[in-house]
Amino acid sequence: MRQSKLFGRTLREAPAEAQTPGHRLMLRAAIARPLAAGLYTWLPLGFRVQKKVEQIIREEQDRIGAQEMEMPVLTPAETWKQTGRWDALEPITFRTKDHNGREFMVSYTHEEFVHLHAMQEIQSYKQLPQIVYHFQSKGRDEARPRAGLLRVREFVMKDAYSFDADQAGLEKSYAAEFGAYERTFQRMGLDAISVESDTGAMGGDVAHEFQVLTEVGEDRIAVCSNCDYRANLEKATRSVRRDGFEALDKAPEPSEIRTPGATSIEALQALLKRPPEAFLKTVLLTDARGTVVAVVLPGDREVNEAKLRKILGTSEVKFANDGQFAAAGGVPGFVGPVGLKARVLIDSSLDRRAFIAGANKKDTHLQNVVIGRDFRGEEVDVHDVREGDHCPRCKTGTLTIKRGVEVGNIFAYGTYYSDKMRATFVAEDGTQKPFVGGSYGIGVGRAVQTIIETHHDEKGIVWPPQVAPYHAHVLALPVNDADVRATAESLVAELEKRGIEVLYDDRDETAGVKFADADLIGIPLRVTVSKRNLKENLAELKLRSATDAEMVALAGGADRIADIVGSWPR
RNA sequence: CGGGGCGUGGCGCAGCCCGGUAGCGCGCUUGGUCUGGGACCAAGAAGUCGAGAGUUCAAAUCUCUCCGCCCCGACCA
Repeated sequence: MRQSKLFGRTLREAPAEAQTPGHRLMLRAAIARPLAAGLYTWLPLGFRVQKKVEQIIREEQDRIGAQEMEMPVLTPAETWKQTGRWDALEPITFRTKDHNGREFMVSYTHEEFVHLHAMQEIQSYKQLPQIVYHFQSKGRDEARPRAGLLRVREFVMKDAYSFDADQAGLEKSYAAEFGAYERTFQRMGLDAISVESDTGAMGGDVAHEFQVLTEVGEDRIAVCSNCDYRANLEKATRSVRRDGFEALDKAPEPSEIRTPGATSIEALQALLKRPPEAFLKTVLLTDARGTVVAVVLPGDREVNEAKLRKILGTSEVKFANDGQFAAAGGVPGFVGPVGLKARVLIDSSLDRRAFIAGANKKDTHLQNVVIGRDFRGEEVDVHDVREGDHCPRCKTGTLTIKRGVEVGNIFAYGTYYSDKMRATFVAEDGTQKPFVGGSYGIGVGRAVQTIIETHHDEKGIVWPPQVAPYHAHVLALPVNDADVRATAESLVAELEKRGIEVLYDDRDETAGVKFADADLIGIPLRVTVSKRNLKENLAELKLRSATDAEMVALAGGADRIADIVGSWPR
């Protein structure tokens, strides 16, 4: 490819809106361009990367026996209504109607439709297991697209769907996808770790996210210093040292203490000279329907909203308003679980010992409040894990919180969809049984930008060879020297004959511009054919990832380049 | 959705407070000198100042409304 003809030019300065290093480089190197908030066009260079990433994903899916197919972007409303997701997804999806008024959704994902096809194509357990997948655009009307390709409103996702006859089969399919994901990300140069994740509104039990740890990520991941425990903060737990049991019997009955104006844990600490763990924090919240729930936590902990939403089975959690406070018998700033008229959730990390809690009475708290004796509630894990907490798995390590980009996820949902859609097959015993399924997604564009975020230096992108837009970048210096041009062009032709992908910088630019652009675009091998080197019949080879260059004889140049390119992982 | 910021040639920005008819750098075009790390000289082209309405003799500048984009948070299988 002649660079003088390349559609897409490099930018010396990045547009002001680009914030993350990957976003800036993606724009500067002419990988992609914005069309509107969260909508991007792949330019030719970026599109080549996208196709290579897709191909790696494809090969690893094929390796585990998954079959590629393709389902439409536009999907009919009726099927979504069968599973209740037409309404549930309303706030974050794009919708349209045809000329007859029939409703469609720009598909958010394709579980419903793959089930529809599975019930048509699979009648017998003998046809199971199956995994199918496709690469398809998804529409998500995100409230806040951000950081270039990391969060967008339309993107190509590889989504795979497994169908098994039973739970044991699902576990095998899940494990196969897990392995495929590990190989897939490794091959494209992403150091993705698997973390336990929340299954969210989808139901189901087991889910893993594949996270690439980087500061630009928007997810927060708890990572153990000692073992392999890694979990999204939406799900992470901790090991709690219980040391207050003996105090239980000795605690006297609760009694009131005057705490004028002490409406926060901090104020109480200051007033009573006690550590934050001495207090119970009680928060009044409501679910989407407005039902009030009281969450009781250690004084130094916060509610984890994701955990709470899952416990309540609701799509949103809000703070209770004044009327709801009054109805529950709570006084803002002095809320406590004793005598409260609301559903009470007790965080599972709380010790069985005497606490100080709000008295539901202005300027008053209760001391010697004991869980189980003075109030009751459901014991659940609803608190936020934080840096320094003890690992729930090995108990000895401590947790650190890191940021991550979720490049893929795998999710065993079981019969969640097949039950609702009556998607069944005939089992060995002759009865109709629902498919047991899982879904497995990878965001292609997000993966591409994450590769840039994690593979660059101050000069530009440093593509892993497997996904680089071209293998070699041939620079002619200067291009208007007839000998240089003829030599460079015959080298390019010879390389292309060997199947090497070459970007040929034939632009009439100075050396500085060409080198700077080569560094910016980040093609793994740079080949310089110059007037200077030509005198000695040499060409210069330099790996983008290396600091030193190598001089080779022009005569054997193509062989040497082919060796280098051939030595790269595929 | 809450909070904040920004919209001026393709990109980065100044001008706005204090109204007088738009400027700088990069890029682009033509000619020339150059050619191993973002060259130099000369001559050019290119802007409904996000949109609409209002105030005024006069609006990029003041007022109002709307739109778009970015950041933080919320939200996001």
